[in-house]
Amino acid sequence: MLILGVVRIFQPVHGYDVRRELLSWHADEWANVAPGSIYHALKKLADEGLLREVTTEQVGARPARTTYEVTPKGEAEFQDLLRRQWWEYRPPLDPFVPAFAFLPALPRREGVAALRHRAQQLRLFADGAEVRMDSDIDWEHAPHVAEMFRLGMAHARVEADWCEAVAQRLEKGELHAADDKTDH
Amino acid sequence: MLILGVVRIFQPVHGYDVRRELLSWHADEWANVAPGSIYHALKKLADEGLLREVTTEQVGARPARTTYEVTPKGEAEFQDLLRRQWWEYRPPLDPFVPAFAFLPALPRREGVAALRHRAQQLRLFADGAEVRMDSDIDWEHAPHVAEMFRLGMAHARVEADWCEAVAQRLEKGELHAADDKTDH
DNA sequence: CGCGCAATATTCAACGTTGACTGCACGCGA
DNA sequence: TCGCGTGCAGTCAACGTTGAATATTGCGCG
Repeated sequence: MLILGVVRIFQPVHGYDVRRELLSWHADEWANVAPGSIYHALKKLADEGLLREVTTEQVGARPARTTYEVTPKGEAEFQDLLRRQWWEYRPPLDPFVPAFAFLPALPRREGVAALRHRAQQLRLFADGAEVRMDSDIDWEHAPHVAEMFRLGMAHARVEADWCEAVAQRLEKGELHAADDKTDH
Repeated sequence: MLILGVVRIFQPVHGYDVRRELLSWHADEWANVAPGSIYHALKKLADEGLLREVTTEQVGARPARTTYEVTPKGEAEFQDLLRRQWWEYRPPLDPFVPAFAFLPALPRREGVAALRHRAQQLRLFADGAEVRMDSDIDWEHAPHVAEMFRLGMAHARVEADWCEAVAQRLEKGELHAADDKTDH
C-alpha cells in the first residue's frame, strides 16, 4: 500500500502531509490519491494495527490533525506488500481498451480520425513528460522517479504507433465499421 | 459504459447473458466484469432510464431473470460515452508504478533480480498472447479484437525492455538502494 | 487596515468493485 | 434411481474511490 510506504518514510505524519508529499511526487498522475482515499487508508491501516496514532493536536479552531507512525507489524506488512507488487505481474487495465472493443459501432472516417487524434495526444503526452524531465531539476535526489516517467513515455510512444497502424488498417477496410454495407 | 454497449448489441438480454458474452470476449483481462459489477451497472442504468426492463421470467424455482433493452435515451448516452472515450486521452494507472516508487526501500540485488524477473514475465505474457492470437480462429469475425491483443503485447514488450534497462542502471549503482552506505 | 484568496485539514455521502455465497436444474455414471 | 458435478442466475456485505463541502488561518496587496 502506497500510503503505508509514505507514512513509513516521513513518520510521524498526518493526513495532509501525506497528501502534500504525494502531490509533490506527481502521484496524482499514477495512483489514487484523492483526499478521501488517503484518510480512508489511514484509518483502515490504524484499525488493522499497522499504523499507530501518535498525537491529535489542534491548532486554533482548525480541524484536529492526527499524526500516525508505523508499528512493527506495519513495517512487516509493508515489506510483504512491496515484495508482492515487485515479484507478481498483473496486466494493468486501460480504460481505452473497452472503448476500442466497440470500434465497429463507429463510422469508418470517425474511427480513423479519432485514432490519429489519439496518436497525437499520446505523442504530446510523451513529449511533455520528456520536457518536464529535462527541466525539473531534483532528479539526482530521486533518479528512479525519472525512470517512472521514461516508462510512461515509452508506453505512450508504442501506443501512438499502434494507433497509427490501426488507423491505416481501418482506412483500408481491413477492419469493419458502422457504415459498412452488410454484404455478408 | 461497457455494459451498456453489450446490452445494445445483444438486446434483449439478461445479466447472466451479458456476463457470458463478456467472458467469451476475455473481457475479464481488460475490464471490470465481476458479476456484482454487471448487475449493479444494469440496475443503475435502468434507474437512469438508459435501459428498460423487458420481462422478468422464471424457469422453475430458479432466480427470476430480468431481461433488458436499450431505450432511445440509452442509445444517445452510449454514443456520447463512446465518443468521449475515443477522443479523450487519460493515462491509465499501472499498479506497478507506485510499487516502483519504493525502489530505494529494496536491497540492490533484490531490486535487480525482481526487475529481471518481471521482464521475463512480461515477455512470457506477450508470447502467450501471440500464440493465442495464432491459434484462436475467429479473428476474421472480429479482427479488431486481435488488435487489442497486439496493443497489450506491444506494451508488455516495451516494459520488458525498460525493466532490463533499469536493472542495469541499478546494478551499476546509478540508482540507489536500501543497502547503500549513506556517504551523503 | 481590511479584503479576498490560497493554504490547511478533514469529513461525508454517493458511487463503484469484488467475489464468495445461495439454490435450483439437468445430465451422467454407478 | 441415487448422488454429484456443472451450468444457470443473481444477491450481498465489505471494501475502495471520489470530489465537493466545510471551516479556519495567514498572507499579500491596494
